[in-house]
Amino acid sequence: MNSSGGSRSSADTREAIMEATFRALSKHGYNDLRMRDIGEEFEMSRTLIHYHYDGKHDLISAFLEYVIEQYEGSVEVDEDADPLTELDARIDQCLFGPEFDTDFGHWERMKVYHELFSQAQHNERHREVFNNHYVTIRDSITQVLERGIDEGVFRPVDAEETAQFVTDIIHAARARRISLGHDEAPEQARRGIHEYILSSLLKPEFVVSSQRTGRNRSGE
Amino acid sequence: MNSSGGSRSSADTREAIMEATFRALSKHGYNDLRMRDIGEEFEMSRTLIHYHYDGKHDLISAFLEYVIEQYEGSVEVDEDADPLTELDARIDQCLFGPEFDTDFGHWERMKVYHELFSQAQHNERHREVFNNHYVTIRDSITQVLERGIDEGVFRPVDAEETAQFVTDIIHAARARRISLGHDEAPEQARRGIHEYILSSLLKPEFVVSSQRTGRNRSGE
DNA sequence: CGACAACCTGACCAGGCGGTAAAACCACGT
DNA sequence: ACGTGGTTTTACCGCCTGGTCAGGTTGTCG
Repeated sequence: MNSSGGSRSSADTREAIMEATFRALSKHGYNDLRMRDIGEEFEMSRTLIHYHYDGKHDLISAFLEYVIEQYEGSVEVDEDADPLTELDARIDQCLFGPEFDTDFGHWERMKVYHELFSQAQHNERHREVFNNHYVTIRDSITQVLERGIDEGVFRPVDAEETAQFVTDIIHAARARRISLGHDEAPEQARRGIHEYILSSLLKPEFVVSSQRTGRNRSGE
Repeated sequence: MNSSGGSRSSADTREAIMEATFRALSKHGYNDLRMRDIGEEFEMSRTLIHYHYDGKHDLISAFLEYVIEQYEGSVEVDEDADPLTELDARIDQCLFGPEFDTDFGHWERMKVYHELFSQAQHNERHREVFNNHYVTIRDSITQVLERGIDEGVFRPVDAEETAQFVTDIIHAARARRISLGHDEAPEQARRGIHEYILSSLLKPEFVVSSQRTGRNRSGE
């Protein structure tokens, strides 16, 4: 058996193919990605790919899930911190990646991610996968916001809508950095979020009480 | 002669090719765009394209400029309005297109635009064109902001940085609508911009004294 | 050992791709 | 009428692509 042993197994090979696909995709881009390119990045024979995956389409679909799995697995945040700190950490992680100085591979991953993302409009299955991922990211921010609101640290905004707003900004900054080469985009986005959103959330003199005392509870 | 007359000329044909390219690109997407697809959308023979353009690459480059020219030509804003109104109008135009109810072709154009945009990372020339366009859009917003600041309507923020922030948000909303099919994204972005940015700009009591929004209390 | 299944390879292919060659068309000036 | 130069079409091609297939290698169990 090779379920956990070290011998060359199907699972190992499939993982190697995924990494080869990543390298090829990173080099050539989605449009110019040939099966042969993946084969060249792959230590074994090109046709072996066809043994493990049913054609190019199946391979790309599997790769998409592989990439997103990696992305979500890399998120590490101290959830015991106060809401503002956690929110800040999540935003930074989205903008700059999990490691802060050594990992330049982060942007290679992002490059591939965004390339697949922009192709999602042409593939219903891919769109669904990205939608789920998008929701995951947004919800993680929504939850921090809600916690902050509950604890009275943030003013009572619509958490989900605000989280969506922040998520959009993060995506835009990444896209601009990748497509246009604006290396400063993530840093700019960070400043904007702080100046316009976080500062607004924290406004202490805005705290409840004043305008809408009767609105909340009475309902109908 | 046909320099300004109505007879079929080279310029007419080239324009027809551009429109055929648009249709083909809209149908098949950039990845699956074959010269033959353009030929099918084109009223004349497929190979005629090769007479007017030096290969696929040249054609796409010309098409990119064609699309951006159209985009910039479609911007219509009353520059005599007060800064807030003009800013609002510009944002709406970016988010919803020049016409507000009849034009569903707007999103077809945007779809193609964003597809080319995401491909810009692989082509230096294209990246440059998009960069210029990006700057054009951002500057138009920067100028309104500066005017508003001069007139005392807006608080004195860094106009360019804020304009960049707004531009990013617009792009993100469009990308999300197109790639993920979120039809509500532009409307959400609009609300977010109003709630967090415009309202902040208008704050009359913008207290300059404590620009720090106070990260807890440790600060610097 | 021998057999069976899983894994891997090199040689090969049919189809479709972008692109070209040369002939036909057409509106002119002479 | 006829040639001329820009335009358009028809017929065609070489190349490269994703994919297949028969056969080899490895590992495992009766």
